[in-house]
Amino acid sequence: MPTSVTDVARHAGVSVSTVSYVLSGNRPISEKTKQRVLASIAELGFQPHAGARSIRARATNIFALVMPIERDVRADVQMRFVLGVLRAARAKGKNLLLLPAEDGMDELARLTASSAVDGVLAMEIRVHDPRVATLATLSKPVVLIGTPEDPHRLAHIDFDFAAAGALCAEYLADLGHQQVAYLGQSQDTFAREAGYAVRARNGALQTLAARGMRAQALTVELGRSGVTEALERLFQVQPETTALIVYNELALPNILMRLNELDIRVPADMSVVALCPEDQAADAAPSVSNVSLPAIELGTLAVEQLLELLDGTRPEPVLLSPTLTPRGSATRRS
Amino acid sequence: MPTSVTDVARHAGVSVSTVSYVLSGNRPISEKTKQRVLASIAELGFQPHAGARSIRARATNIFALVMPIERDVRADVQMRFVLGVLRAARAKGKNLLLLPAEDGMDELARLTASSAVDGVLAMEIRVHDPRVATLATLSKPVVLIGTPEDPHRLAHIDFDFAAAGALCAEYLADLGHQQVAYLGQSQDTFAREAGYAVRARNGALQTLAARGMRAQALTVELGRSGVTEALERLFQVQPETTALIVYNELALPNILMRLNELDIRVPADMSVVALCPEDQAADAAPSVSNVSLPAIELGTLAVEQLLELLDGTRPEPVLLSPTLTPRGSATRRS
DNA sequence: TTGAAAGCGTTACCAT
DNA sequence: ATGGTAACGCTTTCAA
Repeated sequence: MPTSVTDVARHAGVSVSTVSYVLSGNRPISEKTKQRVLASIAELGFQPHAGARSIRARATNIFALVMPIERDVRADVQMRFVLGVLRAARAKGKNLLLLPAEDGMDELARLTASSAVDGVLAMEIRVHDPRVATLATLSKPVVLIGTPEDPHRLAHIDFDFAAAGALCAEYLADLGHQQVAYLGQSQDTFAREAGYAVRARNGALQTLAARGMRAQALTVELGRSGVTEALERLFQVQPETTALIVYNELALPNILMRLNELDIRVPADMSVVALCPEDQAADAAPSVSNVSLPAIELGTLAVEQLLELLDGTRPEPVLLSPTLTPRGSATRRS
Repeated sequence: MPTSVTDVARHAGVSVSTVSYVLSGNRPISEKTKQRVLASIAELGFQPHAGARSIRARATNIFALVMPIERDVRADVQMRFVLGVLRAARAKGKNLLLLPAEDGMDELARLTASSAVDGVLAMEIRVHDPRVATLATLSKPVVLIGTPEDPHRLAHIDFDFAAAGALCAEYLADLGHQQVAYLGQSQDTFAREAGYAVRARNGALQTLAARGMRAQALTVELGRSGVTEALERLFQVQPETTALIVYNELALPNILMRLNELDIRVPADMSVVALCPEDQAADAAPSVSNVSLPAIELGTLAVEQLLELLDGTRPEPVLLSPTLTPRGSATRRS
């Protein structure tokens, strides 16, 4: 029993086309019939049927956001990306359909082919990502949040994780550190070649090598035990380590706690730089100098690119540059 | 240039109705024409237009999830609810449209009135929630995840937060504690009367009183300073406190850390019980006995209720019961 | 300034 | 077992 244009037309004593034109404004309408129609619309609580409209408009104003659900990704961080995309989409009058990637690409293919969504945003892109090839075959525009090795000509944006890793390394090099450890995400994360994990680590290691420093890269597994083990391993292979680069939002607090338990003072005995959200860095004990992840900006950017694609423009890939915020957790090596 | 039934019909040399019936299976079709049609469908990559379909079907298979974005809610925890709903919806073949509540109810009213979604799930319900009255006027079924004082006859499900608070209190009472503190969420959270915050605290305080214990309820603000201040306040007003009930996922790790800094041992000097997700409790240092929040179950339940409503049934409100998992952070008061 | 009618892509009823 | 066609709710062309 939802009301239709026909109902409104009857109620206002005009034709359906008049109602439609009042709504779209695509034709001059005399002030008094316009008012009459608007009154009827209000009285009947009429809203044009979205599906019917989408047939002619060839658009639904809905974007799909494909979100993989990985146990070892901090929900916190992932939520920021979702929020960034959601806010940006809503600001442009678009709605967001959330799709867990576990469903495979099938449902996404259905949604695009059936014109249920106008475009697709995909996050958590891997370096060698089998999904990208599939995404490239969809009948609707796609924007990747992340950079696959072969983008299949898809639009993509990213944070410059390599530069972020390098920035941390440079920062520690400038402070005179000689032996540095890179504490990254879990082995699983590297095994699936999550773009951010691989690139940040490579960026850091390359710069550390270029600056002639000794470096160890370790993975850190979930939970407190993962942290304990990682640090144990570290002090076996490189006991003289004086600085850590940490890119593992789940582990960061536990790493700091463990250092404290081991009576290793930050930054007196150990400098620490992290890749993590601002507030996590600020809230850590002690506060940690960090390169922050611009989740909101990335979301906004992704939506903008998708809109450009829908406009028929071919947007340039964008790489957001990192900035480091010193918070006193790293100090000059005396 | 998406293909339509007409294209398929032409390609297969049959009528449009035949194509439709092949798709729906609502009519016996000879095996050979069926195969021919299916071949054409596959070859053309045809998918029925979702919008057109939604006209006749009077359904889109899309649910809206309204998600308030509060600074002081742990994204982590909120994400679990979203995931719970998302998984449950997908398991039933439904898609999920994510809607930030900041947009007000207007967009939601539009989506429901325009038949863009089949139903609505609303989370983060407050005790006195002005949105509930609006939700009750929508033209599509609604399920509240949370319990307002006046549900306006809307379907609602919830975790029994009062019982959860009470369970923590009973547990500590049985261990012989006499002076207990309840460390809750931020003042803002209580100011807006978030159902979970208010009910858990009341449940705990009532039980503590009934068991003749002294109790202090404190709010804990965001960040490490919030924790420091709260504990300071606590030891001023009730220095002999021997047990804490913590319901503040953001603060829990910092509370444990602060206790450690103050040389207060858990559980020797201070017993701690928390309301928080399982893995956070397990990963804390030390592990914390907790009553866990069944986010996934709640999401599933909410989706089931919405499906029942769409079936025309009037589902019974459900309250999930709490269980406490001892992890050694609380001990008998000697 | 307005109305009638065709057409968008589906489905389902009425035919054959 | 299959085809023609009306109907869903909307927009837009064509006519007046």
